[in-house]
Amino acid sequence: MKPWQNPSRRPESEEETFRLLREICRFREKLQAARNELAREFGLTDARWLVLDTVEDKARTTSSIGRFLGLTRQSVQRTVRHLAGDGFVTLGHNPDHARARLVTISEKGALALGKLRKKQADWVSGLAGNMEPGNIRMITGTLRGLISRIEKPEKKDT
Amino acid sequence: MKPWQNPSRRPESEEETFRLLREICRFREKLQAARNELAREFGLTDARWLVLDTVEDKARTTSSIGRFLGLTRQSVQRTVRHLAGDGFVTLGHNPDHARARLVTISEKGALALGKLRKKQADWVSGLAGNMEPGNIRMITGTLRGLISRIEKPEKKDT
DNA sequence: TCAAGTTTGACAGCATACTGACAAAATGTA
DNA sequence: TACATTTTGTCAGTATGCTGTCAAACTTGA
Repeated sequence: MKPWQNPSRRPESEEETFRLLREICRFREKLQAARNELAREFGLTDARWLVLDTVEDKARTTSSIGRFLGLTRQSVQRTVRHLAGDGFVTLGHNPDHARARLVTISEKGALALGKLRKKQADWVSGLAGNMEPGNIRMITGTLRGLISRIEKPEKKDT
Repeated sequence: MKPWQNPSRRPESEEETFRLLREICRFREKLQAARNELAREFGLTDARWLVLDTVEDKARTTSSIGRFLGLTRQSVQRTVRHLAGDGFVTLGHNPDHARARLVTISEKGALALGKLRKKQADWVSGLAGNMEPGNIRMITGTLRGLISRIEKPEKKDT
């Protein structure tokens, strides 16, 4: 029996929730693979693309990027090192903090990001297809509700 | 601008799809963290739990587990080594293949799995809460449709 | 039967997430 | 001002996914 399957007689909604969890796991994997594939021709990966995208509008410190993306600053740090090593970003001086350098997008980074964004937009439009915006919005809202329950187990009836 | 945001004027459904993708990523992260937390007291992790669960009903080879879970056999191999090292599974002789040993759940593994399953069932029932089974089923179906489009970009109108 | 192709396990390396620990820098407070 | 706390960068180690490669074992077909 799989972890998303119903181990015993339970409310139907619970069994359906197991199935949904499985589907979300599969979705995430496919999405990451697809984004890696989209980014490959520019010498980027899913994670690096995400970081690059985060510093496009304004330069940020590693910690700030981490907070924004919901990652640890240590994880972001390595990604930033890679991006800097490949010339997609530069590490500028931060007047507010001697050690916390500002990650700034470079011309090369901005160029790649622009092309990549167009490419992703086309890709997403293929996904969106003929789906109802309202339907997608409803699903998004439901997932948000489930996430908040995962994070705060005590609030089961929010 | 974030990767899930709409970079330009696009059909509304596309923008909503961006938002959904972001939510799914967040969901997956939280789910994995929650399952790791659930499994910790038994000395297991999300990935090891998944593999253990896969071999509960019948012994399988590493490759077979990988195919079942949608992972590479190399990834599963390391997980199986960990499980075997901790005594959750044993590696038995396979009459059909001299090298491909059968991963068999041990008594210790079965015991931990049983308790873990109960624990997860309670956890999921908290998540399921007062949601409509039909609603969850619809969402699951929609995600499946999106996954199949991700996997087969040529079929945009299926 | 025997050669060619496929499957499998195993090893190595990469990417990316996490945690823990330490020191430097910034901030808050008595 | 001076000390305590928080934030930050950095290094180290762990977990888990991937790909590539090789040889052994199995399968298939002439």
